[in-house]
Amino acid sequence: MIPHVFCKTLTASDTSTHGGFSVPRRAAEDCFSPLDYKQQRPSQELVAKDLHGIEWQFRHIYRGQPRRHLLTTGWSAFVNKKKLASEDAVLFLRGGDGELRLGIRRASQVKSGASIPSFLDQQLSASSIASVLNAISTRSIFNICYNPRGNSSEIIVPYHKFTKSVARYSSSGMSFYIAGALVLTAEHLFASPAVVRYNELQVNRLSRVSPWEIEASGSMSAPGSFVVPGAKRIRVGVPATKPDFQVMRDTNEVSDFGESLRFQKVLQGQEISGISTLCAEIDAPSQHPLEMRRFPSQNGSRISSVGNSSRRLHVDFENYFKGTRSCESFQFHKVLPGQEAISTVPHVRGPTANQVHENGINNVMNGFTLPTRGNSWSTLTPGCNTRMYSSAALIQTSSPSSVLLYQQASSPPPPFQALHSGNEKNLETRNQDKFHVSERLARKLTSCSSSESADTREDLQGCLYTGGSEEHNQMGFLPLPLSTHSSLRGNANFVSMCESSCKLFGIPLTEGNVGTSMGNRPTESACAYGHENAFLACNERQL
Amino acid sequence: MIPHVFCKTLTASDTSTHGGFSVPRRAAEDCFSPLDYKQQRPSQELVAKDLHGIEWQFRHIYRGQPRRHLLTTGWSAFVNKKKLASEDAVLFLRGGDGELRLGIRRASQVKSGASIPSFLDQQLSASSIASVLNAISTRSIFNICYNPRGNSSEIIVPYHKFTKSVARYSSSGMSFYIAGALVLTAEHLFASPAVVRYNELQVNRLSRVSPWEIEASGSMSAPGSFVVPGAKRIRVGVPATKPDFQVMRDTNEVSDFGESLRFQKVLQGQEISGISTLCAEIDAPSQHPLEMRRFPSQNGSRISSVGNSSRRLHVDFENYFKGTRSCESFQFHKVLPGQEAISTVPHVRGPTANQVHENGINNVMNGFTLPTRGNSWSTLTPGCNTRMYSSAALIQTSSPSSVLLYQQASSPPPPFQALHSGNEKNLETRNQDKFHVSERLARKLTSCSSSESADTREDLQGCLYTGGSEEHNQMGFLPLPLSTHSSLRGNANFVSMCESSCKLFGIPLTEGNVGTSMGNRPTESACAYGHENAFLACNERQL
DNA sequence: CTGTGGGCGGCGAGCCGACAA
DNA sequence: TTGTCGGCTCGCCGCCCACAG
Repeated sequence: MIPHVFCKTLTASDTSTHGGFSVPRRAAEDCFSPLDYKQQRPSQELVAKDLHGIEWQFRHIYRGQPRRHLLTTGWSAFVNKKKLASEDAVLFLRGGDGELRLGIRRASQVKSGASIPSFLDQQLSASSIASVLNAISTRSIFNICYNPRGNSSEIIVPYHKFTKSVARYSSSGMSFYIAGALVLTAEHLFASPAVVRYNELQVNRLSRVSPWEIEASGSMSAPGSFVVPGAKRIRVGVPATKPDFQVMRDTNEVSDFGESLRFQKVLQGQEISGISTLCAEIDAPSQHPLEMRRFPSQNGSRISSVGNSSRRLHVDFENYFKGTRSCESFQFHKVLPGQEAISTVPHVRGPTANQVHENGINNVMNGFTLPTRGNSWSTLTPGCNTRMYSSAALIQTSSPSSVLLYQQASSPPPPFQALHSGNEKNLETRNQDKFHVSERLARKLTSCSSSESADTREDLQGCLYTGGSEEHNQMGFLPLPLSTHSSLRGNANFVSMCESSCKLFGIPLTEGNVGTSMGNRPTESACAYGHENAFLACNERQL
Repeated sequence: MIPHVFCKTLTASDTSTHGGFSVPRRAAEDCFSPLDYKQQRPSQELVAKDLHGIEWQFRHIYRGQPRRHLLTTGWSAFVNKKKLASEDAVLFLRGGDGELRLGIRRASQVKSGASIPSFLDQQLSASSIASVLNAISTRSIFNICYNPRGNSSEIIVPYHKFTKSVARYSSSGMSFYIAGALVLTAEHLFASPAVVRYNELQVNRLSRVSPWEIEASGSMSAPGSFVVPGAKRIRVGVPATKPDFQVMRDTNEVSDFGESLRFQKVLQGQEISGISTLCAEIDAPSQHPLEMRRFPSQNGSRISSVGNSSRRLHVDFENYFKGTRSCESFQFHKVLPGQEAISTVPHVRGPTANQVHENGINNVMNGFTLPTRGNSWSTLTPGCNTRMYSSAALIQTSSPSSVLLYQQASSPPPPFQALHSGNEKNLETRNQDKFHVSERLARKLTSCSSSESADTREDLQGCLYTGGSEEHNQMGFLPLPLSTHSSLRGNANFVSMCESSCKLFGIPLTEGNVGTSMGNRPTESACAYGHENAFLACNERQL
């Protein structure tokens, strides 16, 4: 059997509260179970599983005049839960077993603001790279994160930040043992009033919940508060009214106001977040009132120096691609005007939530976590790991979820690269420029580290740990290579990129006609497709 | 003029979605502007200001058969925003200027779980105090926070935790300069996609928002997620149904499920939170999936050692009192059966959100914050400070928001006290026991530190800072006594306890008949009243 | 006097086809 | 072929009173 896939960028109608999801005809026929067109209004229930194994049910109906395929009941819940908006994209994939899979991709939503310099609007020569880097060092998002007066530890994610996140996911009846310092038992947890309620009501459901599904929120109350308490979708085209809410009495005023702001950002490294996500990881004051709908994330699990003296930096380097319409993302190498754009505030991310959940967290949840445990590593394909941490694939295919291995130069370390699009005109030529720039920049950046990129295992062993071991040990924590392993393993499991058999959701993608308009070089197209879907996979917010 | 106050514990009807708030007749007549009873259905618009200066508007109507006072329009919004539930309490106060004030108090919601030992069910002799302390050291919430192998720094709130919270509240066009390490400008903030949207829509409203009104939330998406995205009120008496949501299609299932869990806890030290709030401040893995609706709080601003060698600990020690009905809380010393209960997971809290907001945060927002600034301190009344940090008032009146100054003994430092109620039978006698126990415990605990409690200024100068200055400086942060000052100042401003003129909301409470059933010793009653309202004030979640 | 519940109107969510790009 | 819109239904929120404790 051959996988059938389609990817559609959501329209305003798709995401409005008014209706459902309009499925392109060929996509529905290709991916969904066939309907009985002899009926007046043929319909069926679809069940699609997302990357986390969570199943979503939709009513698929073929109706209207002219007839069209729609997803109605269940779609709205999906949009709300995933906090989708127009320009986000959704992907359906039907595997050989007929099982339907589902993925989403966020629109980058980084408009070319006035405050964002558009370096890539210019042709960048080899010399201009230096100026780019220089400009970035002063204006890009990374200059916040780089403390020229400190050592590299400021840019490192403290390990306890990660363990803090891990600890959120404790289930009842479990104990946590984090590096010998803190012991948190269910008994303690139940001392919390919130937990008491939880325990009373839903203890047995706890194990069902992905830790990454939990939403952080403080209680809010001010009438003029800016944040939607709920997850209401943004109302496109409806401007906020009643700007004065000094005294506010009508609930709708607040709601309208809140709805007009859509903070659908920055969760656990799944979302493009630019500066703030990164800065949240380097510590203190970078968090922003607008960056509220997220946890202290795990983004930084790769932003970490290895050891105390190697001064090596692992950076998960990501470019965001604006959604292509329909199935055109399969033609990844063919950049068509208006079809594709690099938006690209680069940001650093950790392992996807799913990866941590499915690998690392479970290790913790099964009881005690010991500082060093490498068994999950053994399941990895070394070739895959090497490729994942090679920047070559990233550059050549612009695969967004590739990882760049970057050896930090001697002090002071150079700032990072910042890529972002300006306006979206002339995408065809601009994209090519970007590709070139990326390639050049990447070669520049990786020239001294590429030779070591294959040596990932030892490097990554201590990746999560932030160096300064004395300091952290003093704080009671020891390095745990936990998430490092899981991040790699998760990548390997979910999307095996650039192997001879590229897979998505475990479904091979290399053979036969994938989708409706595959390229004519099957293997390469499949790889590109795999990359695209790797992006889709990794970019999905873990909802 | 004489202040007119009433406090009512909310009923299920008050907090249901079905209707409004039923105002006790005498309360309405005492606190609200008089209505024209000659009208068919006399009504008026009330505007009440909460502790943060936020105004809430309610429609006050006198209708029904028999006639009764109701708050209708606006009440639901208030309940939702404040996330009130039945058993929570609301307080109205009309000052001499006729201005109406408003406060809330959360129900503790700590049932006596099986996992919570009920030490106070037993008579505690002087010798049993030791066993209590010992038991606490093994079973209470504090043993998580205490690392016997480390130095005292583990139990300290890192300063960057506070600055992190501070940084959330940056407004557009502002820059943050935190101790010379990080600079975050509006330009950077706008690089965030979320901020872009914000900027497009609501920039000019930003300054209106109290930083503490912002709700943290990650995006969530799993159908079986446990957290209500919105702020829907709990539905009393509606048990959660449909336990299996492996495949979930109906939105209502999720909503019902979510609504049945009410995580109305743990915000910024405003809410009772027990262990988790504290642990969140001491760092890593104590956070819990159920502790999601809150920020990294400022709770720890008093959980801090002073200086590097003094090994002194400031603990804001809090007992929660179950709400008394109507105005009976004014009779604070008269513990009537069923009227009052100590619920009391003790917890540590920082300055109220309001305090930080009104003092500390504004300092930051006005530009650059310098490490040492004592001007706000000068506005304090020294006597008040002393009393605020004296445990005597706490014990004698069981004032919940008093602060206990505790001098840590030589290593290993003793664990903290944990007070909590068992079931709520025999409240009258049990309460008296508790009072006695509290007094004894407090004397024990404060015997060596009370003599120094008046010397608050120098102690508190470095209170927020966690010691180990080299370590923190290495991380790029310097001690800021900011919140220390503001916490004291805030307390002094909002509730001046045990002065000759006790005030609430700045309104003197010592003269005349307050409420409907004041005690017959005006000054003492007023002080108790002041304490009660201090509790009400400080316990209000900063919504 | 006041807590609870039924009645009921308003509004938003969501399903439908019409219509046009 | 499919994006958007008006029409429509339905369920929930919230204002009203009745009734009972």
